[in-house]
Amino acid sequence: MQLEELKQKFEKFLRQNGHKITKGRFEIIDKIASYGPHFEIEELVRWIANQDRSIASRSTVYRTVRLLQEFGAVREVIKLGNRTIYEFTAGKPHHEHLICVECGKIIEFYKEEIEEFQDKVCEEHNFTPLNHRLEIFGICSDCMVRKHENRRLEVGA
Amino acid sequence: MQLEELKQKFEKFLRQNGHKITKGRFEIIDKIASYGPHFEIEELVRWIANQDRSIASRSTVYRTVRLLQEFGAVREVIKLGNRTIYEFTAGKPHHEHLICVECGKIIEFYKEEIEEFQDKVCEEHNFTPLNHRLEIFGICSDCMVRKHENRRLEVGA
DNA sequence: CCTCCTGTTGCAAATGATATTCAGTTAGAC
DNA sequence: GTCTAACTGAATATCATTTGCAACAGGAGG
Repeated sequence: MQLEELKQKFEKFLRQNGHKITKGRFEIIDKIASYGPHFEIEELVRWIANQDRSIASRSTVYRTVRLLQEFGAVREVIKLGNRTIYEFTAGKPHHEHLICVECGKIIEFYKEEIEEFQDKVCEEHNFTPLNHRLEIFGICSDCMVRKHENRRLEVGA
Repeated sequence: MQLEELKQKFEKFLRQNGHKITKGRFEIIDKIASYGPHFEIEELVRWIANQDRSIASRSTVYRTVRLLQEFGAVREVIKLGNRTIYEFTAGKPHHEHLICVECGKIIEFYKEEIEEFQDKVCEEHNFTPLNHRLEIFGICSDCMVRKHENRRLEVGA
């Protein structure tokens, strides 16, 4: 299973960087993996607290998420106001996001050409890209429909 | 001059939204305009405090920047960690940013094709885009040269 | 299995960015 | 001018995140 493989690699990563292998860290990975692709830390902390009492404190969650970012299994994908939405990338190929500002839905997409033209831009500026983030904020189709319906109700007899 | 035109439009915007025309607001615009294209609020507050004693308090700067965002003359362009870098867009055409993680340099660019493919993606998902932000983090050419030089020093005799 | 050292945990307190409250001040409609 | 609603500054609150610290637990070496 992929998750097990990931955990083994993470274990290696921890060892190589002078960190210890603790139960808590791996439990947090399990929780993140079973939570869904996108999460906010506060959300995750509450979710964890609701099912298993105290497998990890808020600080430990923050610290572990940071480790997972260094390791490369977690990525900050959306910054909206003071919120940070993380993604459990775990082997998933790179992609970008559409974010519905009405309902918060997040749609993932990958567009080869966008990546290519980014590389082209970097070359033109002799810029060595390390990572990037493309966030498109807007309104998803469901919310668009809902808005039209409401308008109809307001306007109609 | 463009700045005057912008201020006139902002004045109209304020009136239309039940806000008052105050000296402070326009002084803040002047400061932002003369500061440079990109700024962080704390930076701006300190800068203002250093030249003119108390043309505006921190709160007023925050409030005015928010108004300018609603008005459309200021945009949050980079979110890096807990930092927010704003841009005084004032009529400038839309563009994206390369951000050097070594020296903080910000390079603006516009790539028609990237915009087009974004629209294509949105269409494919029946998604109505409102705005977007593309941040490419990496190392600028100057810093790349500097890194190589340092390496040479370390390795060399 | 014991010991010791170092990294880890949980909590509470600190931080840093931003928002809000409130009392005093002004813009600008009448 | 008068009056009210909006504005300002200062202090305070809030929210996400980080840090200091004391107690604790991996895991290397005996």
